[in-house]
Amino acid sequence: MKPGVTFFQKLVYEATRKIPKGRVATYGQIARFIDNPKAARAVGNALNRNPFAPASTRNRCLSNRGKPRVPCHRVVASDGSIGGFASGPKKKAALLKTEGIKVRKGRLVDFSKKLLVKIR
DNA sequence: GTGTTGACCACAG
DNA sequence: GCTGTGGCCAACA
Repeated sequence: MKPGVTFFQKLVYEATRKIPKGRVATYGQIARFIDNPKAARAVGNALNRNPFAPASTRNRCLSNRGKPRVPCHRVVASDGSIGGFASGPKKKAALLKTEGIKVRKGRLVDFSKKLLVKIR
């Protein structure tokens, strides 16, 4: 694995990359997927610290070419709120809109329907 | 090795 | 609906 990127982070990125377009998943679901159901917070922490930036650049979730590597914007909080985003929640909302997901008052419209895996 | 921090989650009121 | 509280985990100083 790449220097500066921990194993845990790698797991998070791998899981996040599997989220299909037009769908979203919660931090908790990601945590479950990597077999650490309680590590939802750590998941967000991992994404914030190093959203898969190439060693030579400080790219966040988007590459310098505009191609999303890890679709961080598809990862939201369990209640459908945007949660956080390194480049700003506003940016995140815009990206989601691009994928056909509307954002209303900082929360996803039809959140439960767009959700990759149903909660509870 | 210890304590702080955070893009969280679940529950109670 | 919103707010507060307690708890989880990993990264970092």
